[in-house]
Amino acid sequence: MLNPVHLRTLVEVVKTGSFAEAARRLGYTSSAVSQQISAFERAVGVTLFEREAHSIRPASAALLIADRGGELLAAFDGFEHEVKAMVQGLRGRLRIGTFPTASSRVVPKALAKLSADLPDAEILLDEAEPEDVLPLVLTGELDLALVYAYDLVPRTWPEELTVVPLLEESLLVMVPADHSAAKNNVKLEDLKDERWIASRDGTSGATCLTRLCAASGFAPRIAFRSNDYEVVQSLVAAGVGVALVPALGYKALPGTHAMPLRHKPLRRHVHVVHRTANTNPLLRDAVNALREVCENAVGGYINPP
Amino acid sequence: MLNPVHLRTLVEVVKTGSFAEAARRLGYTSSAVSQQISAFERAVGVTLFEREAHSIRPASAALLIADRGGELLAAFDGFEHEVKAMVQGLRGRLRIGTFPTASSRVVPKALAKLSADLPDAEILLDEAEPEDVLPLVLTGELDLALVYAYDLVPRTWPEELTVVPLLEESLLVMVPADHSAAKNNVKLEDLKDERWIASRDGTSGATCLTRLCAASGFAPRIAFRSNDYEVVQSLVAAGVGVALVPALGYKALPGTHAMPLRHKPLRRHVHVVHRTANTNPLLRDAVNALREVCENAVGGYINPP
DNA sequence: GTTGAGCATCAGGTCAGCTTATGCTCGACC
DNA sequence: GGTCGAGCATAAGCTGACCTGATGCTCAAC
Repeated sequence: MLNPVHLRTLVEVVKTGSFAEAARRLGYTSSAVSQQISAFERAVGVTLFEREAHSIRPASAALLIADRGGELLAAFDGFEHEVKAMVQGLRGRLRIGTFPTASSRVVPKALAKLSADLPDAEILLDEAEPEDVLPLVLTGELDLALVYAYDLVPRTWPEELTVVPLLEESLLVMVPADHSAAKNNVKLEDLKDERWIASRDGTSGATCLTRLCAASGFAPRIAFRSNDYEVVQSLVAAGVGVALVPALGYKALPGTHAMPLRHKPLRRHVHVVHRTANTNPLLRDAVNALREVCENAVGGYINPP
Repeated sequence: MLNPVHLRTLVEVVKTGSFAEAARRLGYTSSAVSQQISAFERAVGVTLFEREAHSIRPASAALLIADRGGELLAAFDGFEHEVKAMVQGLRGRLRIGTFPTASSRVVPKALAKLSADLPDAEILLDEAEPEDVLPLVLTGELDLALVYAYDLVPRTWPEELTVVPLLEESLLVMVPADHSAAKNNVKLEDLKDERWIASRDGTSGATCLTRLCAASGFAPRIAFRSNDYEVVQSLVAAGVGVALVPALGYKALPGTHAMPLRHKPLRRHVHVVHRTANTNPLLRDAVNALREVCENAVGGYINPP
């Protein structure tokens, strides 16, 4: 194999027209350059520079070699930069914020995929409600967050964020299995006297429930609040009350019955958000992994069971 | 710079899926391959293969690097072959300088032959008078030049040049067809009152005319100057004056009459010159082609028509 | 349990290639 | 025309990269 180091020196010699100058630019002594060029000439079997006491004259072969060789070396340099960039992408750190429901269903699969592809990437996961997580994305403490938004409680996104829709999910009404409303064409008004198990106050899940009931002419009696849908469903199973549960959180606990609302097909949307200006190279991969996992969930829809 | 030898080994390892097999194919010991891969990993700062006792598993980074790297190495191999071919003289670049008359008569045939023999050679042609072309040969900007010299205006060649005679040509006197001197035994004195069309001032063609006329006891009245003998002859045909034209430039335009000088058979010599030290392998082929073409012109003589 | 294949690691030797020193040539400049 | 400096070549010596060979580990196959 032609020695690429020698080739680089040759290109520099042709460019500068002098062994000494090439040596200065490349950090060699002129002796080294002289030896390298001699070695290269020996390798190709042709005199590439005619030497005079004070100067050299490149033969046409040298010009041709320098020409093509220069391109090649540039390509090689480019490759090296690519590799460097890639390595930085592979070993970077990505901080993800996510709401609890997503972290048990969507996120694990996506992270598994991500860390299989990028075994050296460091991925940190924080769990919190969108209201808490978004400020962290804005301040840069998180690179990326999964957030949800209810149809009835639309969010406004700060302009500096990129928002990528991941999936839509139905909202299910859950009642105890022995409840009289455990049939599929339930109307919300039928449940106006029930006690409700809702999300924590201030979450958009709770707001959604309030607005929904308001539209049907009543205010729900909130018996208990939890942001953990497993807890919510256990309470339903225990007969404490009824609840509105997004499909992602649905667990099919014995003693519960889930059904869509008859006349108001309600939806919750899940998005990934990140600052548009964030240049973390892992970002793209993470978003792609999330989208891929979610698309496998029936084209981005999670439907009632 | 990433070590290309290591890169080649990496590509082979990815291809074969094994250090040991790559080592066998590349003529190394497996120890060497192991060390090379370790060094490469150290260089890029990432683990490229997960090691198990009996096997390796390439990380995705290794696959990416091997992919692009393979292309690069292939390009480099291609380059090496190009260089080899060029060195053998199949390829390469030859820069030729020639005076206008030669470039329309002698050179095309020789170049046709040359490029038939060496279809990949790149041949560059520059047209200029010997006075301009010789310095370019000396500085190495041209590999080879065709020059002419008049008997009456001999040239001295710099010592570092090799000069190969190509052909000799007669000088013809051209007069308008209806001129009283349009007979074959004209003497120069008969034309001393004519107006002359000469080559540009400073060319040896012009000097030759001056000296020739001086030998016959007069100074020519120069009506017009051009280095393009086609233009010169058109002017003669138009009755502007008479001219001295080398046989190579003779065009037999209607309205002109050409004849040799009766008592002074004048000649112009055409040579190829190149620096003796020039090692361009195409040089020899080019000179041979030129000689061959010129010898076919009646043993190196171009005679009056 | 034994064997063999694959990989890592260590020690040792070789060689490419660098620097340093020296010499030559030639242009520039007094 | 002598001196000086810059550019190139060459010799000598040293260093570091890298290969081989030896050794050891692990695991699969028999």
